[in-house]
Amino acid sequence: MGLQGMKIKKDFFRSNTLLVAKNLLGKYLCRRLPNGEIIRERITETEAYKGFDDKASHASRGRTKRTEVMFAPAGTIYVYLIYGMHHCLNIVTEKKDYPAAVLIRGVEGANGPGRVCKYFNINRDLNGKQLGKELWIENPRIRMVGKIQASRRIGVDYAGESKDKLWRFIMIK
DNA sequence: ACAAAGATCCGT
DNA sequence: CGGATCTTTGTA
Repeated sequence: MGLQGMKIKKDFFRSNTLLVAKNLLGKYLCRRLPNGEIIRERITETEAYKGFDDKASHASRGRTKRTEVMFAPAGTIYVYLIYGMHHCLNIVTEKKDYPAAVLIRGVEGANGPGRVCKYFNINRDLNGKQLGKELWIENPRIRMVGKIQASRRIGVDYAGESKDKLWRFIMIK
């Protein structure tokens, strides 16, 4: 019995956000579309948003109606609308009441967080739900041995001393 | 109540 | 490089 089809469990997301962001690379983002069809693509790019002091994180100014979901238990889905047009998909990490999440910035065939959500038909209806039936992560059948490149996060130049953290991870083939 | 800015993308 | 487009947040 191979690993394909094995959904990743919540424990995977409960650990350190940087580890989760790196370890998500090469795994499959899986979606059951409204018409029942299932689509899968390998995750190629992620970003970590972690802690109370991360000025780039939406949660850096505490709990609000919008950021409350970042304080939820690991494995919760955080989707928000950006620039009035594009959706961004995050998976909440670490323990409850600690604000952290991983932004899915790219999969094979869709580069950029907005394009990922468009490709997977993801919108705010999934916000606050758990990974499971509609959206989940699977292990790849064959383990990837690619390299991981760390770099600065995109679009967070406003974030003071947090802007230069190397919390963006890209899988190099 | 209002204004400003945003974890982006597309076309020029 | 600017425009689209609307929600969230801070400020009054």
